[in-house]
Amino acid sequence: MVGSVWLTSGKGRKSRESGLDRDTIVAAAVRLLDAQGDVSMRALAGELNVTPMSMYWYVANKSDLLEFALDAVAGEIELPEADDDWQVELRALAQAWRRTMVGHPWAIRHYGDYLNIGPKSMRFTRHAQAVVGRSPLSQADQAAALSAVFQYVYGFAMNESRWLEYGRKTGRTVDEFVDDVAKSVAEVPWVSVKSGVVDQKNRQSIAEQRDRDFDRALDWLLAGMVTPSRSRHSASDPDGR
Amino acid sequence: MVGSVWLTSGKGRKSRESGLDRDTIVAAAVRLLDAQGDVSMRALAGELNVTPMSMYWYVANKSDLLEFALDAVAGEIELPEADDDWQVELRALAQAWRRTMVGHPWAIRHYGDYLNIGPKSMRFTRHAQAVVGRSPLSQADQAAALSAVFQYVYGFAMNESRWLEYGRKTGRTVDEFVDDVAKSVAEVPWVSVKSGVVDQKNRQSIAEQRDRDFDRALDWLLAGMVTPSRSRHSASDPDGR
DNA sequence: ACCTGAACACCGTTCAAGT
DNA sequence: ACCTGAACACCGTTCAAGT
Repeated sequence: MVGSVWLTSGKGRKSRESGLDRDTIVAAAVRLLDAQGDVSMRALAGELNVTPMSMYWYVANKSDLLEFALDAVAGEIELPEADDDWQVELRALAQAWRRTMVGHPWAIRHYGDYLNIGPKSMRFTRHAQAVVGRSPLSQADQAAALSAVFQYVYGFAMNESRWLEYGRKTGRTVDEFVDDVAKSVAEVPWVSVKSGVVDQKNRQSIAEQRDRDFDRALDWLLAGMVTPSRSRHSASDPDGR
Repeated sequence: MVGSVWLTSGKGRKSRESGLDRDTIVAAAVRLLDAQGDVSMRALAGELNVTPMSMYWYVANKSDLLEFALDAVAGEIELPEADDDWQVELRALAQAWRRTMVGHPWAIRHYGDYLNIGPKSMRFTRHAQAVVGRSPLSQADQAAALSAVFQYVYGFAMNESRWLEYGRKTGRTVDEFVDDVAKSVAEVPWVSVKSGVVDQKNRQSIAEQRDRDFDRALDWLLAGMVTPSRSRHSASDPDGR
């Protein structure tokens, strides 16, 4: 946990004989993870028609493989085009990150296990830093703002990903599941929409509701950053630079 | 994933012969998890001087055991005393949750796997709902506010827990680790304090810095909730009740 | 009602050997 | 330089059997 291939790096070479190389292995891993939510080295080898141990020529171990897979996914994040309002651009960036993570629900489960310093991950991070870099915040506050936003986004996306994986595995919709649970427990605290409270006729799709919830809390956070604070933690750093 | 013992519930009974019962097993599991970050059924049985399979009389499987362990941890959360300002109380509640989670870094890794509807978890949730219930927000906004806050707290605590577990496992401090990585990569995006930027003489303890970061973003979020919004997502629900 | 031992079907990975 | 097969040290869990 929290080691990194990228610190030691290594073999990106191509095999002449078989079709095997690191990118192929990583791509197959992503495919299996998307489909099953999980990979075993043995299953992956089966998918590639090779021996499990042959892959160990290209990756040191399973942990490394997952780190490569995560960086591959990071490469899918669409960087939004520049906007004069840094908050607008930051919001778009957060949305893009969420979109990608939710597209590979397994990714966020492993996200915290690594430093995420692969080339694709760094491309994203650098872009994000550039966006807050254009804000009027002090340099210390820029880092804090970025952390805050992505901690929220991370929490939201983790939640969302779990539901999606659950749905994929059981073939049931979230609605059905919530109704089921509501039969057993009086309160259902972990969904903002309480069962029965929303009337059926203008019920929105769960996905739309989630989008709105996501954006709204993000707006709260962004608004709070630029609001003169009434509490003991000021938004401007005393020794900010 | 996302099933729940609490929906089917069951055996809370006590064995007369041996000292074994569910609470003992769960308590031992928590102890091992705290110490190692992980449990195996076999190791747990060893700890209790019983056969692995004997525990299956009290828990259906490992997943159930973890769900019980999580609820036990939820029981440790200190509910703050009432405060006239609902935001002050909500902040205290978030801090208490974080404190407990960080005290058992493994807990948050498993948190999303369950519905968290055990008795101790529900006690916390109900308290939290009561706190936002005293806010001037519409009922729909109350739920959204609660979700937003705890999504942020979850993201923060997850991050923090990883570092703590990493520290425990390697016996190195976060400072040392950051310095090491900084030698290999130019940028260290996932810490707000860039290595070298903070001068040594008024360097705060990392823990204090984390506390401040946590509180500050929480304040931003809370401030944003009660700020008239300038964006397309209004803070008051059109059909709020 | 409670506990056991043997066995099954998995894992990731080491290691020595092949080409 | 690349790939293999056998083996090791683990898992969680089933199942039939004991008391």
